[in-house]
Amino acid sequence: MANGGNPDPTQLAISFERLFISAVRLNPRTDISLTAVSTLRTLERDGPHRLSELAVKEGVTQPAMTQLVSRLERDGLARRCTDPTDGRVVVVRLADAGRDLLSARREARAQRLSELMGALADDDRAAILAALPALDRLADLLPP
Amino acid sequence: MANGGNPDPTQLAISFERLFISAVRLNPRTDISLTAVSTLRTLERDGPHRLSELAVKEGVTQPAMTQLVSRLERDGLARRCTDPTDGRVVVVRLADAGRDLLSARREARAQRLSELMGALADDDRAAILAALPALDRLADLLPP
DNA sequence: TAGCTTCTATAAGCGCCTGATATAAATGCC
DNA sequence: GGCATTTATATCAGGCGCTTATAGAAGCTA
Repeated sequence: MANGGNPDPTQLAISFERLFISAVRLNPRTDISLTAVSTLRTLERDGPHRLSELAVKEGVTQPAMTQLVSRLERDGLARRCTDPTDGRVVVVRLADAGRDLLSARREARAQRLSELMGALADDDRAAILAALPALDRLADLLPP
Repeated sequence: MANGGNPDPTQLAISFERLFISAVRLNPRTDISLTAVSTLRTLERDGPHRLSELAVKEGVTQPAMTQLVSRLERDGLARRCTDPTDGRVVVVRLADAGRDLLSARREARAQRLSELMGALADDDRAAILAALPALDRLADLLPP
């Protein structure tokens, strides 16, 4: 099993589908959409963005991002700022409450994951830890 | 690293969050919601259900399930049937097109995963395969 | 300055969710 | 048997989140 050959793709897909469902359930229920969280994370990681840049990075249309930013602004999670060099542009910045929300979510997720890992057998835990770098590289393969 | 001790939960959470985002992007774009797919899978796996049973299993409200079943029915993916012993009940059954959609999705997912795995280094692929049973058990820890 | 392009906002519409409420069928109690 | 209650589903009002099409303001260029 631990060879480098190609596995049964169907079995792989079933395992990953189950993991995916589990990951969805692991997601903190904070009444905020996946796109909203992802957008906040982008702002945290890469700094302020033009609204249209955000739309591209998050894979939604510009009107969708306009609406999302409006909701984020209304909820105090992000701010609309102007670009002094171009009056058309809206620069979106992460607000403090947005930063707080992200760390709260991360903490909650870490907490739940930690509990789950603690409930696993030692060798299962070791296998997952050993696979983490590989899983990171797997995730790297689809960044769009 | 490959010991059985508890890892840094934050690092774990970050890795899993990235995996989660990737898994979302791995999801075939079939213009059908996650809940819809999950509902079809439930019908496939566990057979016909009352509408209200489905709502509970999928974690949505009964009105949400009423609407979802209406859309599934309209799209030919599921059918509303009557219960001869109780005139109030709506029994939801998977239609052939629903079954077809599920297998098509599975195939597409397997295909994409297979490509991704093929792009990994041999030892990365081996590490992930070795961790699969452990990941399955991790998923088992989450309630239905 | 006139006209094109770029950036954001608005409008209309659908999917998908919620809570509150309506309706029909089954059940329980007298 | 008749009537109130419970149960199963449907409907309604409203909000989020997405789409396409379009409007409007600002910048650019000839």
